[in-house]
Amino acid sequence: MPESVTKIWDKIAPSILNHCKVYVLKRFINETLINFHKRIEGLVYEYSKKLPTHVRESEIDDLLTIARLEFIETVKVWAPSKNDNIWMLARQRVGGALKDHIRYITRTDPSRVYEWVVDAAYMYKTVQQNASFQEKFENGDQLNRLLSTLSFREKKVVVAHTRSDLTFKEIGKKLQLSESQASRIYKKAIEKMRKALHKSSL
DNA sequence: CACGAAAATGCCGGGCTAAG
DNA sequence: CTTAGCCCGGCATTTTCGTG
Repeated sequence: MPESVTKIWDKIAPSILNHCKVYVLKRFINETLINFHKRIEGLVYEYSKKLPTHVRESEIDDLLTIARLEFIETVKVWAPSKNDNIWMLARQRVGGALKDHIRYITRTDPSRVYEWVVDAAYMYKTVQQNASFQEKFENGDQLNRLLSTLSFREKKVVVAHTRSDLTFKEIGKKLQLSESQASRIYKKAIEKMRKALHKSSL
C-alpha cells in the first residue's frame, strides 16, 4: 500500500471500528455477555472471597452487575490492533471496578466492611465455608489453639506470610527453602488449620 | 546393611495481578 | 496495553523412613 493510502486508513480506522462496535453491541449484547458470563462470574466470585462473609452476601449481586457493565465499557474502549485478546484488558478493568465499589461502600458506611486484610488473611482462607466463624474467632485463643496444631516451621511460615507480609521467596530465604517449598508448606498449614477448625466446630 | 515406599525439595513454566 | 513479580503445581531428584 502506498504511503498516502496508509495514512488515510489510519485516519478513518478508529471511526470504522467504532461503528462496528456500536453495531455489534446493539445487536449482540446478550450473546456477548453469555459468552463471557462464566469468566466474569468467576472473577467476581474470586474477588468476593477476599471479603467478610456478611459483606459478600449483601453485595454479591451488585458486584455482578457492576462487573457486567464494566465489561461492556471495556468493549467500547478496546483497541484490537494492540491486543486481540479482550479478556486481558477486561479482567483488569472489571477488577478495578469491583475494588472501586468496595471502596465506595466502605466510605459510605464503614461498619459494613471490617478490616479484612490487615491481621487476618488466613482467617478467610481458613473459614470460607464456615459462616459462624466470626463469633468463634472473637476470642483470640481459638487462633492460638489452631496455631498450636502446626509444627514449628509451619507456624513460622504462616506468621511470616500473613502477619509480616513476606513473600514466599523471602520466607524461603530465611528458612533455607525454595519459594515453592515455602508455598507448599504454607498451603498445607492452612489446610491443617481448616481441618482443625472444622473438627472443633462439630 | 539393603531396598522399596513415602515424604521433602528444587526447578521450571504458566496464570494472575499491580504498577507503569 | 505491557511488564515485573508473585504464587502455584507438575515433574524429577534427593532424603528419610520402615522392614527384613
